[in-house]
Amino acid sequence: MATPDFDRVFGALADQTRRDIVRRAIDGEEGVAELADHYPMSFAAVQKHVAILERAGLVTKQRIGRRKVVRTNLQGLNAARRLLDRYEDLWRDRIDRMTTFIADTKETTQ
Amino acid sequence: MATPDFDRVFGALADQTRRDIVRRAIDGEEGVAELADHYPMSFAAVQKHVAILERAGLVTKQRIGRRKVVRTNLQGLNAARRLLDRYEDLWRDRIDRMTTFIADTKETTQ
DNA sequence: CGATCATACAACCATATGGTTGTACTGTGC
DNA sequence: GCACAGTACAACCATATGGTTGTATGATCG
Repeated sequence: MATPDFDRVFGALADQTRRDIVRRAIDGEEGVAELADHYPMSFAAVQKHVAILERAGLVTKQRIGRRKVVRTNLQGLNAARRLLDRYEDLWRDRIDRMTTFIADTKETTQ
Repeated sequence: MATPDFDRVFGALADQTRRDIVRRAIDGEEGVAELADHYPMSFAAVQKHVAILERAGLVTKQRIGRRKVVRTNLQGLNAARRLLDRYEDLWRDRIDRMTTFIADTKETTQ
């Protein structure tokens, strides 16, 4: 799997409409036009949002009959989650280093 | 804690420079000018990036001497992580419903 | 094949974004 | 109090973004 483009992933998630599309597309039952019915904007606008999500790897489209059903891609979301997890790891590392430093300081100054 | 503005949080994370600032600011030792030295852009540009991260609740600034030290705020990052976790939960719920449906179908059609 | 439903995409517009330079404010140290 | 380090912010520019309408392509049904 190619390394995800985090600019695109987080950029795609930085819009309420697109996050809502991601949520709806978890069920993976609606086409672009059906999704568009939920939002107060044109079909073309929603189609653009879906395209942005698709380029970010957050959803996929599958042709079913005359529709293209939009499905969210959990792997894309997980890529973002793992990056945030990594920050958490770095945070813990820092706490560990501080704890070690304090322990060393105690030893050497006493 | 106020509900986070996910547009701002994800928007702030949708930039490589800002993600790198978040990573560096985990150590919480550098002021804005020191952070700026790491990047091939003006001090003002970095200062703007920090301001965007601050408005998104991803970092805080604390005056220490004549500097303002930038520290990443783990709570902000965790708000984003929890939203992504929620998508994962919805995904599982869907799988559960599908499994139940299949089980029910088996029972009623046999 | 012809009509049409569903999707794709181009052109356009207003506003947001990411960068610049320049100026002003705020603490620190002498 | 002055000089200056460090930060903040305004004005400006180029490009990206989110929306629109209009047109073209693709698959299905009669």
